[in-house]
Amino acid sequence: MKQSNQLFKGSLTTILLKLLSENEKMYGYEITKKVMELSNGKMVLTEGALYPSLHKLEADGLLEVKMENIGNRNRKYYSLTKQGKKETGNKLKEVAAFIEQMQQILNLKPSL
Amino acid sequence: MKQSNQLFKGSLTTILLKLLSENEKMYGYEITKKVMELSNGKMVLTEGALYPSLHKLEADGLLEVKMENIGNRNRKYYSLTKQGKKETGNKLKEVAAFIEQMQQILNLKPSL
DNA sequence: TTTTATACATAAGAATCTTATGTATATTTG
DNA sequence: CAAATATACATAAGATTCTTATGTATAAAA
Repeated sequence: MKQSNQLFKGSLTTILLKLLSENEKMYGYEITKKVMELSNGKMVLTEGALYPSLHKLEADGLLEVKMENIGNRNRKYYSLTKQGKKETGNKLKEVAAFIEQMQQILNLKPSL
Repeated sequence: MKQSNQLFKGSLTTILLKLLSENEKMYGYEITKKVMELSNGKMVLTEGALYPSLHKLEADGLLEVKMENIGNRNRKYYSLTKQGKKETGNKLKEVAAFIEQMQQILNLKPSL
């Protein structure tokens, strides 16, 4: 994730789970475009970060894969497993808590 | 930073700069206690993460050091250089932008 | 027909952290 | 008073996660 250099470390997993919790199934290339779109081009999810992450999530049992052939192309569609759905909730809570902490320590809370 | 596993990667530097922008001078051990206090014990900044970060910030010219002897103890007091003060502003903006993006992508905005 | 887009993948290296360990002094507690 | 805890620094090995570069292949657009 090329944005604020190292800031995203650790949050990519959560982004993937969240997108898949909203979309039923997605393939890698589609995810990179979606992230671009949602961030108005500010976040660029590169393949070198994406694919290893997807593979790890699959290995960990959070995602499952189905191959689909579109014309002469192969797509690997990923979707959340039961465990993946559960973990998505946990990860989102973690990120929310992390953001809370950062805002408090860095005094970033705008209107509190 | 032991909290949400990997989430803090990259944000420690910003935390250090911010604390020093508010305190004129601080030493390592003091910083670990301050982070604990500000986060109500939820964040634990370990020495293995802290000291290398301080050394790097010093090597990069963002911090300067003054040794002080308290009784028979040595403290290394760190303070922001001119460049460090400037960089603090940049880093804070980066983190704020990062948080904005995360909230948008993960749909965490509570009241928007 | 060359370039760009689509679609996957991996490998080397960088950055940043965790965990463990080491040294030393000071204070508190049993 | 002895042992445990707190203060204060430091580094090294290993893990994780990313960046950058590269590779393969098909399809569409210029």
